[in-house]
Amino acid sequence: MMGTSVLNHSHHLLPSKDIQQSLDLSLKQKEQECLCLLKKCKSLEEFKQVHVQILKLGLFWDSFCSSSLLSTCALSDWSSMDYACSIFQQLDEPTTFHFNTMIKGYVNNMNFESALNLYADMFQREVEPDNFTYPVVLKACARLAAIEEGMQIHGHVFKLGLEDDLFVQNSLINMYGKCGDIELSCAVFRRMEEKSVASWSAVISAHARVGLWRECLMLFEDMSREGCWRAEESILVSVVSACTHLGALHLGRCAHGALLRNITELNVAVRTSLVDMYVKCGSLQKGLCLFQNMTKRNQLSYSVIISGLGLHGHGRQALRIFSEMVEEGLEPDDVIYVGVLSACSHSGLVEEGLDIFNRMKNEYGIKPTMQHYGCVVDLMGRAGLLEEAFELVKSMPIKANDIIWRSILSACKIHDNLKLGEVAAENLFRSSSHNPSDYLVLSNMYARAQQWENVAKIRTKMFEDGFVQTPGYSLVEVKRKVYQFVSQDKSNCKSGKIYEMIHQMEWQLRFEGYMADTSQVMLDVDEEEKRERLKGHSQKLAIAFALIHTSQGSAIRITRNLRMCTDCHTYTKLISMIYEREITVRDRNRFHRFKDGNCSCRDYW
DNA sequence: GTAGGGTTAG
Repeated sequence: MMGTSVLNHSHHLLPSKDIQQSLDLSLKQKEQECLCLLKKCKSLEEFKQVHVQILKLGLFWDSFCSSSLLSTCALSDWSSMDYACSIFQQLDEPTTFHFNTMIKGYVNNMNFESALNLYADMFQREVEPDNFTYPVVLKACARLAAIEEGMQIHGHVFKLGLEDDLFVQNSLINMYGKCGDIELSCAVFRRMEEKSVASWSAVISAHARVGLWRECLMLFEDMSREGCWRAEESILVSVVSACTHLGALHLGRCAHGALLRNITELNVAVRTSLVDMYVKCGSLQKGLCLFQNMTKRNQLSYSVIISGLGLHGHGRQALRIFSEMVEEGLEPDDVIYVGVLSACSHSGLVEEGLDIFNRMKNEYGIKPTMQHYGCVVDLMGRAGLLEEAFELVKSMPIKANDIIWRSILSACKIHDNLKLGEVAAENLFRSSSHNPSDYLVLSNMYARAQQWENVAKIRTKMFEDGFVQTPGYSLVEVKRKVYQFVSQDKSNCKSGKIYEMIHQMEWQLRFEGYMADTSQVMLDVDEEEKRERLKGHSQKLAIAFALIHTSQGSAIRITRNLRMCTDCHTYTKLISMIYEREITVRDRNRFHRFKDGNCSCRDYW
């Protein structure tokens, strides 16, 4: 009774405008309360309760309230896109913000197709995207590697005049980079007037992605020079990765230092990439040391150390670490088995390798890939189990590639099995990638068997088939810079000095009884020309350059894209003795450590 | 009044 009379009383006193205001005020308060509740939601269930309350109060039709509702549902860590979608569909006129929220929600939940579909929907419903829409939509394109859509969206960006937005530009660089179109990625980057660290990060990782490692380092240098420098983990990891591929130990060390100075706690990924860098740059000890100091390790960490030990010819140790890994309860995957098997093949651990291969198939149920077969065929072939290797190739469920046939061929050469060698060569000649060394190996085998007619036949066939030789190069790091040399290189500004040095080296080598081995020069030219050609092999140029520009007694490290020819191998052994230098060469296959006239591969590679 | 970019390794 009391309540009614008070209400009547106040109704009588207050003008109606004020009532409306006080009602609005209480509604505002309720709205505030609901928004507070939304922020506190920890699960979809809690969220649904608040949703019901908002519907009851009729607040849903307020654009701000529905925005908050939607973004809570779509973007929190318990987000449910299904539920968000049902809310979204109830909106009469979804705004740009609503669309942005939904697209972002889909992207967060890795549903990139739906994100792009919704973006297309925006156009149909004539809702104009804004500068917040594009970073998200472009991310979806990047993850889907959908360059066609990406380019179309780039067009929309221009049409809406958003091409100068820093965030949109960074997303474009990233999108093109992830789609593998390095040129468009660079084009966006270059026309930017102001660049942020994220811009550099995006363009550097775009280059890392397609393996343009030297460009990666050059961009990193540009970035430091332009003063847009913040030691960021992601950028430094790209740099470390570039160093790994280029064999640039010194630069890699600098990046490691920068990481230690700027990042308090290095995560597993960073540590693993550092281990990989040290090992693949020839510093096995440092890599091992870092690996042993890792408190947390995963499959990838084990993978890099196992294959690294294999590359350096430490098969037994690789196997020890492999069993440590299994003991730790980490399940080996197919890539690790490639590392383990190749470690066995590099160290001639036949029984162990075959045992592991069988256990991999039978106990762990991993289906062997071409790479596994390649390792095992190599392992058997080197050990002289040629028939067995050949049987394995025949029984494989996949068609052998040329790597496998090449490994059979080289095993046949080592163990003098001309018959099988012919079969392997036959298969190689039939494949599309013509490699001159295949012709050479077979013709040498014929020569050994004194079948001169066949030698001539192979030589003719070689020129008829018109093989294409992959251009070889050698990389060497001098004073924190990586220099690249190609065969017969005259491009380096100091090349006059290099050829002078080559001349001097030759002169000293002759005292040691060096004779150029022209048997692997696959050119139809006379002996003198062949000797000239050998002198200009990229590895020799790189060694000469390093001898000139590094201090006496310091080690030289070279990285090559191809395997070494026998002449370069002999040559480097002698140079290591004459100049008293340790020379480490990482070729396509493994490491060679030259010291005092010997090589760690014991001339077997 | 609500929100955005680059995140790496075998």
